Amino acid sequence: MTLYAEVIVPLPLEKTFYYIVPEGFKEKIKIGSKVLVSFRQTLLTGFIVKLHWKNPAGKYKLKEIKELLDDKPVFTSPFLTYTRILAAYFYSSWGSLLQASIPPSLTVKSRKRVFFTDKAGEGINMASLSNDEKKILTLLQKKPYMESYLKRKLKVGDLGIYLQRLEKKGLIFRKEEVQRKKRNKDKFDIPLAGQLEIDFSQDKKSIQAADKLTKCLSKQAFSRFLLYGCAEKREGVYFYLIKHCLALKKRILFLVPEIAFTEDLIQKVKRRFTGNTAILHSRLTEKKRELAWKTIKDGAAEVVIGTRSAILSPVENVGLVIIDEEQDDSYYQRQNPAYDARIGAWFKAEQEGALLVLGSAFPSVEARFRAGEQGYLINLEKISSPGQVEIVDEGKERRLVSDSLYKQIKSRLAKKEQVLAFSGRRGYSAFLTCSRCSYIPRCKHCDISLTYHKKREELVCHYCNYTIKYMNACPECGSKVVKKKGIGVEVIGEEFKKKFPKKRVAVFHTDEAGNKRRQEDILSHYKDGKIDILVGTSMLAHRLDLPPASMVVIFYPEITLALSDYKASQKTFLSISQMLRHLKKDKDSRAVIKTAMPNNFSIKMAASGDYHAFYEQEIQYRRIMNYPPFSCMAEIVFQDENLRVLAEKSRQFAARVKKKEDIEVLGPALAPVARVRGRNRIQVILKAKGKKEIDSVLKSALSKSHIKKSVYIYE
DNA sequence: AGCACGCCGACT
DNA sequence: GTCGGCGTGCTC
Repeated sequence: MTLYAEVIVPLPLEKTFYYIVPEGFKEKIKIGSKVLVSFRQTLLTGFIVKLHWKNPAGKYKLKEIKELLDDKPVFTSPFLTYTRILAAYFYSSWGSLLQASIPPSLTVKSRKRVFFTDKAGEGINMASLSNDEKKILTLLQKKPYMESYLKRKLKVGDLGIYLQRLEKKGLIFRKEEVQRKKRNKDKFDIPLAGQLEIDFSQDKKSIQAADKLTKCLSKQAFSRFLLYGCAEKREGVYFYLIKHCLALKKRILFLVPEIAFTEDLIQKVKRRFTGNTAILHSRLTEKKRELAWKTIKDGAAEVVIGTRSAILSPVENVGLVIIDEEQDDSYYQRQNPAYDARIGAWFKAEQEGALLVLGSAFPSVEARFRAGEQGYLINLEKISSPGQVEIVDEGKERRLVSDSLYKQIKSRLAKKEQVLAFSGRRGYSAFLTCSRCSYIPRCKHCDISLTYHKKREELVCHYCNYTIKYMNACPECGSKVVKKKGIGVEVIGEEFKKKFPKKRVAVFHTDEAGNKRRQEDILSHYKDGKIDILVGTSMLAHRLDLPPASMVVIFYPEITLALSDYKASQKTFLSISQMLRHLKKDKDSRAVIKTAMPNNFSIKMAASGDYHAFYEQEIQYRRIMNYPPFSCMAEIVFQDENLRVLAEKSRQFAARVKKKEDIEVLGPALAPVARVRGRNRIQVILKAKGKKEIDSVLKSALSKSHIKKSVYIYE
């Protein structure tokens, strides 16, 4: 009897495809197996999602599976279910999500093509060639083809012989572009001997929280909590839970937003627990990623620590899922396949009957609201205020560094103390403008003005990296007077160098490609006290391994408020709060915020460290405006080079989606950045009571619209 | 996605 | 008449 396999391929297709299982694989092939299949003209890695004894495809001429790639299936049934649900939730392709959940080195994609050589250009008219050979060459002149295609197209009987002859004459060559599966016999990391001693803080609220959570953990049934508190206290609770979870012989999945955070944490975990820890993040080398993945797959890893993609790792028997810094945007992967690791963690914990703990000192208002409503908020001790923060009004003090600020910094530096300065803007100035004709240099490919980078003497597009040399004169009117608008980190660095010429001022650049090492150098110099004033963007503030300074200066944090984004206030509050986190916790420490919006509530509340007041006001605004968490929003961004086609298709889409009354449709309208890398962008926003209502129209509307698009879900 | 096919306009 | 643009549809 023939066995049929239902296969999902790693392409943005919803469909599954059927193949015949060859006799030789019948025994070994299972649901979740990784196989090599011929799909169209290429070979690619597919995954078995179902097996059938009856031909499920009807009239199709089915192909055979080319190869079974592993002895044992790569995916378990529960994992297949989990990824299918997660993909569907974010309108991503299941196949792509599955592919993303195994190291690229373990997948195969191949094409064997016939190429035209340099010599063949002249050789094409050689008398010794037959008509068929000439036909082959003429075809190959345009571009390389695969053998099977040539065979079909030319209907030449003995194609193989002709190709061999041509190859001998040096007119063509065949190249197989395959990424073969690598055999890897490496041993796992030998775990460090750890101390099981937990120096868990004797804080009353932490102990209460830990007790409550441990009880839920022991029930081994799904429950979730939002742990609101400062990093140290959260960590205390996490480690307590990890210890108990290990005692239950259950695994732990610990998610963090940034790679920079992991190293410190890993060291702590390794010091405290004897178990095997696997680390996953996007900047691992191929080899290390494969090893970490195998450690997890084999069940050897007891604690899995990683960034968002760790949610796709094959951990089984999970008792505890932690998402630290729950509010962090980097948990949402916006590109193929799109998914939110926070939702993934929720599905995973639900499936595994695990305890889900979201932790934050500044929870997203969405999470905070839901936790309050559904009674799963755990409030650790009140978060200490950021310290003494002064807000300086730009309207009253126009100078970048006022006399008062100058004096304050000077006295700090005199005491051999370090100063941290932050700006929301990369580069030197936001843009240049001609003072005569008001011309603003813009990117050729994107709808955005170019940012001036003084050090590089260049104008750079922050969307596509398009770069032009800095010009002294206006290219439009030839005027020599060019104004620089907007204050970037470079200006601030320059100003400090001018004011404190004898001090060591460094600018932490995040945008200079390939300068990772220099960044780390700057950071370690700062740690060693070799830098007096360190200037950086919010990327620097994002790092947890930055030693606190006794003075923090924040310049114009309101730039994030200018974004046309319902989350603008939250982003501003969060970014200031994170910057202030680096202020030393003692009564002599001071922070200064220089802003043109001194009365803005997110700036004021961040300055006073009053999350609660911020939350109350922001949630009020969300309620009035019917934004998440009071509604679910789907943002669909259509992209195409051809603006007319794009406009037409997005109008059709909007019309299709408008049919239901419970869905509010905004747009189609030009996206905030209307062109990126030469591609125009039009967006449509759907607003509804919940995700269900969105799903009821969006799925079918998307499948009918054949144009490149991305979908983002906010709720 | 990626690629072939098919249907219309502008040229040797 | 043919070349080639892009819109459409399929991949087991």
